[in-house]
Amino acid sequence: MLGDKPRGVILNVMEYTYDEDLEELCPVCGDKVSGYHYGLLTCESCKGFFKRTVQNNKGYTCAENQECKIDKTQRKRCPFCRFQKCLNVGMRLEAVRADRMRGGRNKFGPMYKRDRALKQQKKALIRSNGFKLENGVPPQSVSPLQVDYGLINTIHSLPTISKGAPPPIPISDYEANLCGATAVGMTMQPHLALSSQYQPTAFASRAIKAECPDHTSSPESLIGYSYPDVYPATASPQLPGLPPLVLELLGCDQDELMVQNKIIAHLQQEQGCSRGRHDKSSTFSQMCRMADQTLFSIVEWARSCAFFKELKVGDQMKLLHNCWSELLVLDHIFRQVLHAKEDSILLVTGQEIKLPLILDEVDATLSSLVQKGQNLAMRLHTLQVDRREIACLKFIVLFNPNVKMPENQAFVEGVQEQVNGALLEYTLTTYPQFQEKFSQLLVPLTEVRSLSMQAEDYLCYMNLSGEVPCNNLLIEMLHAKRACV
DNA sequence: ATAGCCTTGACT
DNA sequence: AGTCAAGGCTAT
Repeated sequence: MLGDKPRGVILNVMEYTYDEDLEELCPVCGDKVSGYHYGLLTCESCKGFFKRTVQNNKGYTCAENQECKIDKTQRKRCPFCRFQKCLNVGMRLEAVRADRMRGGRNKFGPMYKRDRALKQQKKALIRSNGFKLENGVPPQSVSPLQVDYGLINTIHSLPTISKGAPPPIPISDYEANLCGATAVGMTMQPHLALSSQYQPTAFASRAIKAECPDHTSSPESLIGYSYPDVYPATASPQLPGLPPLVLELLGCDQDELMVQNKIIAHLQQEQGCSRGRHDKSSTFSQMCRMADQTLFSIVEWARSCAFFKELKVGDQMKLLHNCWSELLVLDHIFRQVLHAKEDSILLVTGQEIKLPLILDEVDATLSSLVQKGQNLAMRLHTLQVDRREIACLKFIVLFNPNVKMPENQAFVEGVQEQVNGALLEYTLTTYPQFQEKFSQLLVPLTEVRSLSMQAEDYLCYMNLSGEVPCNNLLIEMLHAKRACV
């Protein structure tokens, strides 16, 4: 057997050559990737495993504590944890065909194409920089290539999109819709959607969304694609039943790589100003710029979201003014949860920084905030919060019924209630052995609120000291909420 | 049950 | 005609 010799991470880094075509490893088990399967690049064996599991509606149980390590040598040991990992890294149940039709293409085709293009662009970017900056490796992917050059170099040397690299890929609305909001085409009247009650048993069934032949038509029909409500009724309690609302909220999530690339491009444009200064204040302002761009993407996310779109702009503003900092904190924390490394932080740009370095580079207040965030992230990681739950939590924060809103109070309350219901149902059916997961997930939100308030205070203080870069959406939001300055 | 290789067929 | 992600087959 070829791959059996022990290979350390360092050796992998050494052996990495930039000409290699597919340097990626399977995000589930770390084996060699054989292509896109069910939504992302995986190895042949995990592809087969995922297919068998979903097609045959398998129910597994974990003999341990549902946290088995899955790697190439141990992947056969616990199918339960292997399947959980498949779902957590983003393999798509709906890509398994209910009708078992062979050949042809599915709706993920354009997504794969786009992902490939982004990877190419990144590779060119790496080449143009001469060597690897720790640029955008998707947080989930198991990459041996994370090299830490220290905070100063990391935060000040963005992956540059420049001369040698091809220009950023323009994102058409069509593609944006494909990658992001699947709910775009839902002709959902708010009241109708809100009045529909959940029927847990009906959704607890296996979640193959039949890939009906009639979805393989024109691109136009894809824009409005929302998962068909076809749930074959061959229930198995082990397979996660996916409440449609959970899927829909997940569908609102933006493509991480796209957001990352956009932010890198923006930051690079601004970078000229802070060049040459590598002190605490420039580190802080760089972080502000990063947060600022992240906030733009969060606003973009909200605006494309189910339910949120139904609101008048004025009410949208009210909700965002209330929770922008919470969403920023959440975004940061969830990135760390998926990143799952206690001693390092993954930036929105895909750069990884060792925690001690960042704590050393900022003042005591910010350092304490960062550390608190890290602790919270680790607690959420222990809870094994998954992407679907994350998608729900963001909505729960966005649709805060405490925001005063004469016209749409009931609507916001309704959304909150519906999302809570969907999340509860999802956690109960997906993690039946962990009955308290739902309530456990909500507990950290109060801490997120508190952290975000502290962060706002800090930002306000720093703004008064003139440390925050101007033309900053962060500050605008801050002003909108309180009389700062 | 697993996983490597094979066949299929919509899309380019 | 070529591509490549679906499903299928089969030795281990």
